[in-house]
Amino acid sequence: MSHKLNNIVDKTFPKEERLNSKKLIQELFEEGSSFYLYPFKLITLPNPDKDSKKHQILISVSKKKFSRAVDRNLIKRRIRESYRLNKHFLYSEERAIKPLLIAYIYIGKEIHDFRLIQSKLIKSIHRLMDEASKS
RNA sequence: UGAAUAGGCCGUCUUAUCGUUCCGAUUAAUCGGGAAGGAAAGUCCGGGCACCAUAGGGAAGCAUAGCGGCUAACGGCCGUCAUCCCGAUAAAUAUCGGGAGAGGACUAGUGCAACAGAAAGAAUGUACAGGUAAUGCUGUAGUGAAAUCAGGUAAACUCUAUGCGGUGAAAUGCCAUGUAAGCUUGCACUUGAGGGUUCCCGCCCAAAGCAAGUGGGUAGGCAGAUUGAUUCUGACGGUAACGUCAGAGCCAGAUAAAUGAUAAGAACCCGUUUAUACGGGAUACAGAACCCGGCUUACAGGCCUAUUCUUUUU
Repeated sequence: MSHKLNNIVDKTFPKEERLNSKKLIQELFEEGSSFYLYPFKLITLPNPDKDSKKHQILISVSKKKFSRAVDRNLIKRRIRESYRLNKHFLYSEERAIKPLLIAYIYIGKEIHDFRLIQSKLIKSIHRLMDEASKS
């Protein structure tokens, strides 16, 4: 059992854990609940697809705030890397939660370095856990 | 040695750990290999490719503009002539070197023109001379680049020649799914409402009836899509752009969108130092989205070539 869990908690980031369905994305933005945790805005929704066992995430950086594609790529890569290294908190055995759809929207006005993004992302994951276990 | 100008090139690398994507092997989880740019950018030109209700004639519009060549094509590139500018030599014109520009037509028409001048074409007159019935009627002087059968100007309208159908990979084809509408085909009807093309002519489509097929969404998948006007090397032809032949190579293919993150070191610049070394700093512009050929713009730092100037040594 623990071996299987280790598989999920791996530091991989395959396609199943990315949100790439137009329909689900639309549902998430229309019906999801959101909160702010600088430099992110998070929107979450329990995954309507009951077969799915994993959380799916989406990362977005506004084109208005960062007009150059290079900057947007850099921020998205840092967020994605932070999530990949820290997502194991979401899969903890003690506090299992239902699979979620999560959108990370970067609302910061400048490009923050990896350490800050990572620490904030860990905080956001803990908050997600709290909110999910309440309901 | 340093600086300026012009042209060309490069534009971080290595290792470790953890990841992403594509391909290929064996095995069902590993292993091996590939993975952003010179501009991928702006979307300004030119093509390929695809579709549309034929795209024909005329007008309009837009683009181009010596001559010759290259090319799939071009508004690009190469060569060359003339013009203008700069420098050198010789001396008033030529030779050499470098640079600049949308370089057809002002004996078709219209417009415009600083200063000077009476006057720059529907406006008037100075001096002297000539002439007349009379008059700037005529000549010369005077102004000016140009003055009464003029000349300049087309990055002024315009004219001439040539080219241009439109849309744009969210194109388009196939598969899967299968409530309406819609769409397609055939038949019927011959009324043609209305619609398409910037406009006109022309042409084309075409509502309401019947039959058959198809049919969005849920919900996406595959093709298009990466082997190509391809890259490298060599030979030959050509002043050159470029072409031909031969050999070798495969060099991103994502799709809410991969090509990364972290750490250590090297390389680069500055300061101290004989040196080792130590400390500090900088690491630009920027991210493929159907594919090519150009143009334009951005760019830290470094390298090479040519010319000019400067410094040191001989």
